[in-house]
Amino acid sequence: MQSSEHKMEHMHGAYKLFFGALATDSRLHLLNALRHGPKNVSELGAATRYEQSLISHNLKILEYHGMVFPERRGKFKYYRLNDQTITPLLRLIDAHIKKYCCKILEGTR
Amino acid sequence: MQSSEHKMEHMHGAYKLFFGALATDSRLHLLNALRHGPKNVSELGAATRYEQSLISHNLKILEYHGMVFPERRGKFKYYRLNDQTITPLLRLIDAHIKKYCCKILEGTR
DNA sequence: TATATATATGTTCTACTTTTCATATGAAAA
DNA sequence: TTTTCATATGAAAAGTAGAACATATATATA
Repeated sequence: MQSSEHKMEHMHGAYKLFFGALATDSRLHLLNALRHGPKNVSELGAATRYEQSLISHNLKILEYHGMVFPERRGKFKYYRLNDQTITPLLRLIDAHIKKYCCKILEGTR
Repeated sequence: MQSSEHKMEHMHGAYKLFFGALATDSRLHLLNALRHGPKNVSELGAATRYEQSLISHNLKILEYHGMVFPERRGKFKYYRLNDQTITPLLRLIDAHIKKYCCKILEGTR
């Protein structure tokens, strides 16, 4: 279908940004730390051992891409995972990696 | 479950590489050019207007991640998309982008 | 086997992204 | 309202990956 091609074409930028948002250790660790429920920035710091400002910078990027949602509670700010899309996405990629990326897995173990 | 957490942990490296492989314009364009069937390197060059060595370098990365599969035919080498995983993956992300990344889409239009 | 065509590889240069550090803002408690 | 704790922002430094160019290999054909 032609229209879907045009769509694909002008969506490249968005794809690139989307994948770029997931292509760093720090942001993947942050996402992982959120898998069992929302956490505020300090809790994320305790969980990941990352510096505070690094966490803020990277949460901002994740938020911009709709991968996490913030909610202020008093002086804390809680972030929760977008379970609707991120969780199934990671599941799909799990399957891909297991099937097609054996070498990579060995390298990272 | 604990075991899945450990798995997630030592798979971070693979995730990072996986997403990194999709986080550039050139590789996304190459994947897109392959959506309607296999193409050899020259044909990819004609379709994308990228320089030959750039295409080879990037195909190598895509191949390493199991996103495309090569097949030699005479002096040509054809690459085909891994439809099993890449296509549904892109579809999932389409949905995410449309729903959560309106601002990004506007920026890239 | 010499030549032409197709693809791959190695290396350097450049641009971009992440991290870090310093500082600012925001919210609550004393 | 001053102090303290939580988070955000800005800018400079450090690290990394992509692009470009030159060259090498592979396959075919004359």
